[in-house]
Amino acid sequence: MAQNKIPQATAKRLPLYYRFLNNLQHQGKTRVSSKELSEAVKVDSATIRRDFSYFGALGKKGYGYNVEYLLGFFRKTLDQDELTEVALIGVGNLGTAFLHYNFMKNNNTKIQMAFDTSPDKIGTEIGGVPIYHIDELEERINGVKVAILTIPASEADKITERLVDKGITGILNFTPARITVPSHIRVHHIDLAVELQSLVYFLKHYPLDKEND
Amino acid sequence: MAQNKIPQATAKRLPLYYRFLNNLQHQGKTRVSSKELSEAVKVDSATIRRDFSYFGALGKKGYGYNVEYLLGFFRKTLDQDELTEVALIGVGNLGTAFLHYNFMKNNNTKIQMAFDTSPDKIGTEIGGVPIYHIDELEERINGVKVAILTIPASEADKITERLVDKGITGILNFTPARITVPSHIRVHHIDLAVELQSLVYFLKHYPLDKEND
DNA sequence: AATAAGTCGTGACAAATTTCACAAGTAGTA
DNA sequence: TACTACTTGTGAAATTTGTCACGACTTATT
Ligand SMILES: NC(=O)c1ccc[n+]([C@@H]2O[C@H](COP(=O)([O-])OP(=O)(O)OC[C@H]3O[C@@H](n4cnc5c(N)ncnc54)[C@H](O)[C@@H]3O)[C@@H](O)[C@H]2O)c1
Ligand SMILES: NC(=O)c1ccc[n+]([C@@H]2O[C@H](COP(=O)([O-])OP(=O)(O)OC[C@H]3O[C@@H](n4cnc5c(N)ncnc54)[C@H](O)[C@@H]3O)[C@@H](O)[C@H]2O)c1
Repeated sequence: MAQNKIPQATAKRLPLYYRFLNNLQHQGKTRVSSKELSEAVKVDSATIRRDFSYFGALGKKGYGYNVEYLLGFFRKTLDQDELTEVALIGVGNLGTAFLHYNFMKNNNTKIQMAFDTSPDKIGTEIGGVPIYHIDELEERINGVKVAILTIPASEADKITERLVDKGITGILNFTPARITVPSHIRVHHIDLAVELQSLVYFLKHYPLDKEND
Repeated sequence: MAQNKIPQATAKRLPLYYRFLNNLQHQGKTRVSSKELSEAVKVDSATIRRDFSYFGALGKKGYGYNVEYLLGFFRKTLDQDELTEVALIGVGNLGTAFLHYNFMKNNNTKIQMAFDTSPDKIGTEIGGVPIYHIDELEERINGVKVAILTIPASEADKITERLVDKGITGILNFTPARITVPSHIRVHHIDLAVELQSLVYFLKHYPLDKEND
């Protein structure tokens, strides 16, 4: 299933490239150079060429890349045809925002169901996504492979264990808790408070004339 | 102002360490080893020791680190005493969630004001933060150095330019747009759709028995 | 056909980050 | 005091990531 030589850093940029290529196509552009793309996504053009080269020779010298071809290629590579079902746990401030959004734009992911404990929310829908009681987690989550955690940090470990038991393979964790999982499960932490604090740290401690990330 | 040898990767972990040290203190622990801390924050213990070592010899061999001392040290290093004022632009789904949260937990940052265009919101408060019309940006934002962008992507460039003109130095950008700024301004992109997509990509293309990040 | 301009793909290098592994020192105990 | 168990701080090696710079090829133009 995998060309296993692709560096993680590259893999993280693929969805970004994909989105901007989509934008280009909608603008009616048929070709694009690594230089142009570089300006749009703010990634060095040599890095872009290198990233693409892991997948073979996708471009043409002196011409650049054909937008449609590249897009088709990434569509397959990123499994844009296959839908990944996602469950969201914790319909609070953050969870509600995600449900409204539902990562809809040209995506291969869909939040299929949500869970909470609050009686006000259970039985309702947000953005078309039904909200169930967390007690029903085990009976309803079958087949879902990815979970988004937007519950209080104190609940994170308990819920994680239940998710793992039900065979989840990936977790996007927005709680400040660093959860413990078996080694075959992938967790991405998005720690918004840390992001803000580290931005502030960089502003105060790093010279004002360096590159932006 | 800066010990300029601290690697960026280390700097990004500092707020994380700080938070967990705080937790430990609240639990009444007085000492901690890099090994224990490693299990809590899920960062290799050698990496933790290396990170700390950039600031000097903070620990004691055979003992570990004194929680209170370390915490005091990081408090100064992370400027926890000094308050950084933040403005939030775009009080929609995501912006509203942030206002309710306001990054309050033992933090040196505070969202001081918010801006939007919607008449329903202007003049109201969320989580104690006043919401002004975006037209008042220039007259109200004086002194604020950091902005959080939670507006539609199409507005991002325009608003960024206005923020830059008013002397903002750091932007936490949640829009999918890759904004253009002068080189002395720092932008951190948090691209939630990309995060979800890249998690899915890793699940499908990477061997199931590697470490989690 | 010849020339100029543009662009990829990549070898080679450089920089950043992580990890190993151990000497040196500390704490605790008897 | 002597002995054991622990843990730091860090050289050195390994790994990962990013960048430079150029040969080779394409397109466009005259
Ligand atoms: N809102 C933000 O801006 C923000 C920023 C940074 C981090 N976070 C983190 O994200 C998480 C969610 O934040 P929030 O602001 O949405 O909090 P919130 O309190 O608004 O939402 C939490 C939701 O989880 C539900 N819940 C509680 N226990 C549950 C359980 N056992 N099972 C299922 N649902 C349960 C609650 O009913 C509530 O609806 C928290 O861990 C928070 O620290 C939030
Ligand atoms: N909600 C999510 O889960 C989510 C996920 C990923 C990315 N995003 C991105 O975050 C951004 C915000 O998302 P959202 O869901 O909160 O959208 P939203 O539409 O709910 O909120 C946008 C808000 O910005 C305000 N606004 C519009 N133009 C403005 C202007 N010129 N000045 C000031 N305010 C203005 C609108 O009135 C609205 O309140 C978007 O760029 C979106 O793509 C959101």
